[in-house]
Amino acid sequence: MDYQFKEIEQKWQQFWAQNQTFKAEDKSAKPKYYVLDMFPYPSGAGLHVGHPLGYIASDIFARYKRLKGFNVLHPMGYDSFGLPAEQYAIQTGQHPAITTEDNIATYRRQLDQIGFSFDWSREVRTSSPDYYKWTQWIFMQLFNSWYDKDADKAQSIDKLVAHFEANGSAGINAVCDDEILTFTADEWKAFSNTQQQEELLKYRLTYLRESTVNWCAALGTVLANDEVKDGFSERGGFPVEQKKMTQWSMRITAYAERLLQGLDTIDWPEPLKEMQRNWIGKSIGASVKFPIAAPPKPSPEGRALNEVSPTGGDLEGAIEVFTTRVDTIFGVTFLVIAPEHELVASLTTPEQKAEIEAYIAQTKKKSELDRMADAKTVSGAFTGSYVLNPLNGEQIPIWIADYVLAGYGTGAVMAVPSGDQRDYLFAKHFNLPIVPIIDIQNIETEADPTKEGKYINSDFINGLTYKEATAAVVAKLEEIGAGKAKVNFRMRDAIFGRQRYWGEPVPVYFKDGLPYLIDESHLPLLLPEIDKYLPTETGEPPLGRAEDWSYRPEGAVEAYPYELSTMPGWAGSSWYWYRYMDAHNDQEFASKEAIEYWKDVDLYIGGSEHATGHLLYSRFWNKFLKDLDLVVEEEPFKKLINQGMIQGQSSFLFRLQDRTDFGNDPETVAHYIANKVIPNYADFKGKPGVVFFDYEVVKQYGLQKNVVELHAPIEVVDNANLNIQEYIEHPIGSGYKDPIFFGANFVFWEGEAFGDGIFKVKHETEKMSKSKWNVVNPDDITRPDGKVIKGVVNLYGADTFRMYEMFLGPVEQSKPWNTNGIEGVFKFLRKFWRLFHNDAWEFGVSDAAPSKAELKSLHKIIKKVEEDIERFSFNTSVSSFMIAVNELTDLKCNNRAVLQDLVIILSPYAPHICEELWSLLGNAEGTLSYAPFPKFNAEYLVEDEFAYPISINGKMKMNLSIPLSLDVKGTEEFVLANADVQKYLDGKAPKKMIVVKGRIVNMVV
RNA sequence: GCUCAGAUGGUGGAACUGGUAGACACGCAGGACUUAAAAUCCUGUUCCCGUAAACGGAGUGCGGGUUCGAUUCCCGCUCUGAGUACCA
Repeated sequence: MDYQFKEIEQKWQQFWAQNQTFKAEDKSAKPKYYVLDMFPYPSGAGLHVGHPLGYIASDIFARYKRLKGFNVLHPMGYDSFGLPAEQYAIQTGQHPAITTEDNIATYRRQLDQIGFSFDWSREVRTSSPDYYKWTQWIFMQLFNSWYDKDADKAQSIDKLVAHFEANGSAGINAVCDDEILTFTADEWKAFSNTQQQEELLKYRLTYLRESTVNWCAALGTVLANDEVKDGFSERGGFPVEQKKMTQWSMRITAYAERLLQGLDTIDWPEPLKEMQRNWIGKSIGASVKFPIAAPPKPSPEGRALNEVSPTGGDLEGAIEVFTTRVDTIFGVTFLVIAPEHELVASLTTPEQKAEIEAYIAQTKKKSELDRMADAKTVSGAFTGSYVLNPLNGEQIPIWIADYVLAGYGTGAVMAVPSGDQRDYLFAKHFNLPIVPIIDIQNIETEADPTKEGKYINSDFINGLTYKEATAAVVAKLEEIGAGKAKVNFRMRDAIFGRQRYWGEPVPVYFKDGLPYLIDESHLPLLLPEIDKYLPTETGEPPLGRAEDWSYRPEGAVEAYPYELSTMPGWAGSSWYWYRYMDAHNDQEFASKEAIEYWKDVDLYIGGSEHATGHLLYSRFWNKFLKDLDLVVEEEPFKKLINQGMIQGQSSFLFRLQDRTDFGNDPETVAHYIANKVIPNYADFKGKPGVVFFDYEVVKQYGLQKNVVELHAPIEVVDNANLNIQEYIEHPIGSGYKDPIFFGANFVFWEGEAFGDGIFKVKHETEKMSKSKWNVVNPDDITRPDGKVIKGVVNLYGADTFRMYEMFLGPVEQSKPWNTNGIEGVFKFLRKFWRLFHNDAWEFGVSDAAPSKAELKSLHKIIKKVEEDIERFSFNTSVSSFMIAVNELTDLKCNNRAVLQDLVIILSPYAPHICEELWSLLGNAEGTLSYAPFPKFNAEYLVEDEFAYPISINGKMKMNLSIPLSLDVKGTEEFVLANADVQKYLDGKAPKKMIVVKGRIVNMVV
């Protein structure tokens, strides 16, 4: 029979499922190997062709490890809480649990089609109560813990309470809030319970903190950063404002140092580790307080000394800065604070008020991108006030500038123009003094950040070296209470709350405004049913709609309200790899025995976009669980491989930036265009609406700065043309339906279309993602107009799809999706199938002894595939398989011994066809997955001759077969004796001769 | 701006430790089989000159360098992609 992939693949997928072929053993004499994939969010768009890239790679590796005799754990599950299901629920009223269930069914069907060797008996879903019970349980452990810096680990909060009772706050060295109280044991005991709880909250590893969110009043909801475009919601184009909110936070900063150190112990791609290092952002330096000089001097000129003594300044009202170069403190000639700094208003003198306000207004308009592009132009404004250098009382002017960010450190910088190029340019531009502070410093044309040489103009550190000076300055600052050595981390505590419905409820209730945990026996705290998935009228999160959403603690008369926010997406994924070890345990998140056996993940494959999110949070929770002796390893993922992204083709259309008042300014370009392209523009004048332009118009009128780029879904775009009717019927476009949809080349007004309707989108290659609306699925899709587009799995089968995704290139490399070469992979599998069949497609193999040439081909591929898999170079082994099959076809090989080994080697890549051939060869069904991987024998590859490339001056001229038995000398003689070589040499002896045995011969003439 | 990664035929890519650049595929061109098409098979395919072929020259983003020999190592530059919180 010809190669019938459909029947074969269906047959074996059923067989594997029925026989639980890939179920991992919990107790085994075999060594364990844990291969993990980043589990997907089951989005409504289905599994796209990018997802399987990593899954195929890990599946090949898992199957290979089974053949190599390991007990392999290779599970899969779903990160099933998340925004899209909720968004869909808001639009349709459909419960997210139902949508999620449907989506999971789709994903499962799609995953099964590709023939993965997952152990489905261990499937997890983060949105299932059996699972999120334990997410809530871990949250409770975090709530009940504090970070003890002396022990360098998390400790039980009971221990802290015991300490407070015995010794008060003295002797506690903890990671905690800034404003903690100092108290004695008696004072502690005298606190009310509420006061005690309030104080403890400042130490807990999860705690309440105020933070800002993107609030969109028109949509009545909080938006994620990527749902906001230039201050407006992407969906609908409504204004978005920043709103303060009290939220749960995780004290991940307590683990900053350990998260940093741990990177040196794990086998991860270096760029990924670098990203985490940068995110953690450790810098060693000092914090320095610059006292604010009492009466501001009218003129900023000169370096006059204030009458106030160095230590006499008001340190309470000081500006604190962090610096990594405290040794340069005598070179400070001005201070720069962020325009958003809280002291700006009070520091601004009446004379400077206008200038400062103008500058702040100018800064607010700038987007972050503009600020970056402007890095070369210096800007800033003088507040009119001064601080004093705490070491010599020198007066230092305070400036504001947008290159200082309020969010980082203290939002203030001490400027040393002689040592820092940015400060240097600033000083030059505003004519501020530049003072050299090191004898060898050259500051003629630019700043010199050297640490070599001796200090000058620097008071008591004159003549010292960098190391001595730093120590001396820090000592002095500490002595006068104006500063101290400090390690600064860039990383902030992670926000752990969402004003959403579809997430884990936080197992907390509030009494007297303070949070308390519910009793552990009441876990899981189930997500309540609500009528609508929107916030309440008063702006409370959706859970505020739930009836009786309150908790009555044991013995209490009154019921108290539950927390209304839910946990963020990363909660469930921060520990899921442990649940796979013991997925059905209802007593613990995983049993001690299971964790002892499986320990950690040996190989983790996933995208680098999770570098600073999931991968950092997971390491944090793992370290916390380790501190509590709940798990055994400090790091959860020993080896990690980044799969590259399969990119998609995105389409864009352009919306005029301002939604409501385009009709009010007749001078704007947009107005002009609208007038030109919309024939009856006067009718629309003054009405609220949205103006869209197509790419041609944007280019033609140079509107790039006036418009916002928006994604158009791939299914409503044909070539580069947007189908406008489909777009406004599409969920993403529905926000524009009412009341008017304007286009550059057409108008939609009161449901009617005007104009020719041609709307060109702009194409770009981008990450494939639902939010970019450019998703391509592996299976069939039905377009809105009913047309069915056949997917690759349907057309060529899973084995071809698996091999093709690998054949595209190195796994870690990103590439846009196309099916240009898939034909070749399919032909290869058919050719492979034919090795086992005669011209009439009848199965038949010979039992004769294999020839030398056949064995050579076989052992070449055994060696190559082993090497390739071990270094995750899957694309090159696909090529090698093609070469092997081409060779064996040329040899007319149908030898059982050779072909059976080849079946085993190929099976991790193309498991279905190999299972079929394996059973046709007479083996027991299903035994292929655990067959022994063929042993490589180097003897079959031994050659006695090698065709040396003969080069002259490094240029290859000819090939010459030379016996490998000859030594270097003998090879030289052999070459020189050759008549063709002599022709090239023109009878002369070469000046020099290089012979690398088995490689090359090169002659210099 | 900063950090990281990358740049090889018409296309995806190979060349693993400095040793025959372009493996393996796609595409394209020509041919065989066929009434025809599909499928399959065969041949060719980096560019330039010549052109029947042998042969010659150039060539791994650009400019230098080290070396008998560089896609690979070093210096400088250009461009592309990813991340980003001007990290003080």
